[in-house]
Amino acid sequence: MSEIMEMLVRRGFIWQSFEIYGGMAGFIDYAPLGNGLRRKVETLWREFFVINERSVEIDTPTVGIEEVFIASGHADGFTDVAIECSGCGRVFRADHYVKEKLNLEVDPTVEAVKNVIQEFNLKCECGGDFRNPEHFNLMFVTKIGPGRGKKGYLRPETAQGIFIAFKRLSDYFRNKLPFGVAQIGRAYRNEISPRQGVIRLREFNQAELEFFCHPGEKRHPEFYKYADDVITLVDKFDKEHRITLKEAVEKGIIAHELLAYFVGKTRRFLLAAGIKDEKLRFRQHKDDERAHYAVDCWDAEVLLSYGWIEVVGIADRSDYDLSRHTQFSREDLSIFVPFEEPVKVRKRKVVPDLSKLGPAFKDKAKKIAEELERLEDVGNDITVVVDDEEITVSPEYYEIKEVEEEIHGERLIPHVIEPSFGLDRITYAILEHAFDTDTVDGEERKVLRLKRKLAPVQVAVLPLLSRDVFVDEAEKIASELREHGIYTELDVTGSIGRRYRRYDEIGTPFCITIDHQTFEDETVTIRDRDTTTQVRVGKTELVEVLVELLNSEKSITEFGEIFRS
RNA sequence: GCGCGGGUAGUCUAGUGGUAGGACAACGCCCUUCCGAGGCGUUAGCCCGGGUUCAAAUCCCGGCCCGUGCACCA
Repeated sequence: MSEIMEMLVRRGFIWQSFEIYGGMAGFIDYAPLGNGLRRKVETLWREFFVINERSVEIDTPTVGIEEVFIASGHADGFTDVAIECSGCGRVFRADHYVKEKLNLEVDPTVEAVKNVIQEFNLKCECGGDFRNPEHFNLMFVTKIGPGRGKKGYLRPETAQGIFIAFKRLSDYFRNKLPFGVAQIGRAYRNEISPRQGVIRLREFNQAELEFFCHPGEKRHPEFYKYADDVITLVDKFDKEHRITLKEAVEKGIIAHELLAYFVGKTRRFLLAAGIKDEKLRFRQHKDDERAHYAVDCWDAEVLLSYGWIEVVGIADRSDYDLSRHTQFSREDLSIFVPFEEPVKVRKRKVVPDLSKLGPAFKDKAKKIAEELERLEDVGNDITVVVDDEEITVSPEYYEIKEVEEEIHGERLIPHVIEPSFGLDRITYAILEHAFDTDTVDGEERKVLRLKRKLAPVQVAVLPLLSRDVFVDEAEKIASELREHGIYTELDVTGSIGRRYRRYDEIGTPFCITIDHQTFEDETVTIRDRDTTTQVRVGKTELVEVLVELLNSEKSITEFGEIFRS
């Protein structure tokens, strides 16, 4: 186990789930400190992507019904059959492999594939035999309700819950584009072989924003905020660029301004969370790498001990999801977008005469009329198709009128830009980038240099000695800090130096020490984790000073005289 | 999923068939005027299941977990 993982487990950031039963790969427990940190990362994310955006946050079920994932395309793997070689261990998608080797279309079912393999004695490229074919899908299946129940899946991403609620959401925003909808929550993928600690989990935390926009207006009014930020980009040809976002858009490296806006915002968020700029890059997905729904995709990658790891995916999903759900649910998920000026259009319209259609066509009359109204610029005898029946309607049943219409807008399916964050990976990356060791008097000191606002324990109150008077005073101060919402720990055990080390290791930015002088002049010391310097501050101003320190990056030396430097 | 290497207190580690040892950490008491001090004491361990054997942490088989290479990662 790496030095940092050893610390994270020992100090209570993360633990292996189901440990007393031997554990299960792909699942972790967030221990007290790790949970605190992740919660704070979520809060920071909300500040960026909900509060300071035209966005709202919702929460939808983690279980989804089968229809959702058929529409979304995630269930395709259902009908995919995988075959694995018993010799070399390679896994192929069976129908693709059969097509390639035998030039044969095979039904993508286990039975059909099995028959083909036997009939043609199909071998692996390495000459090995294939095992029995199996269904291949990374979604967890579940059953809703008793008995045979209804088939459901644990969601593989939070996004679908947003797309499904689109009509309600659009209405909530009074049908005005653009708008964003965020969701923070768990998602599940039944990974074949989860590895690398928290990097690939079977149950993980996502923070996703679906930003719905006009297909022709992929811009953002606040792009100027990030336009001049210099970032590292790796394009789909593996070419590295170190340029501003503005240039990246102008040169067409990033497809459009809105995508670039979210690249910039994502970068600022990650930096605010403590990711190091020099260990951060944005990489464009290659053409064969993109998900089935994406037209362009940029990953934020962070350099960790595991290599460059994807922590955020920023995808232009176009109208893929809303179109698919329109098709499968038969609900209209388009939005009416008014033109700036109404457009006048002259056209010939077919106006059905229901008083004649009715007696002649009886119960079909209504449908025929609807079909007729849909047509324009027609000849004399019109043929329409109603209930698979061709019906010819002669001119006596309708009138053709030349009309001038004002068109006020158009219905269109919004496109969606999706920044999707892996919170577990980000939380881990923050820890790795914050982890530092330095040497003091030949002793190694481990320090977690977390951003102050993310530290799970913000302040530790430490009586210099374990005598009652010191401890009583420390308890009073700790209570006061807690009443003001500061996450405070009180620690009485061990020498003062040992206690400083403890809190350095878990990233606590400030230690308050009660010493002899406290009883002489009502002051305490504040010790800064990163510099280990101390200043003396009056007890009465302590809360105010700490609140300001915790919400800024100011130096403690601005708030008091240096003590024992 | 396949191959290789591992799994002994909270952590790290010694232990090749015969009573499981240490370090650090933690906890208690004493001492102590600021950066892993000291003294005394305490807690705490052989991943799980089966087999071989009089006897298994140790040998064998299977599983689980960790690491790693291949494959997979919509």
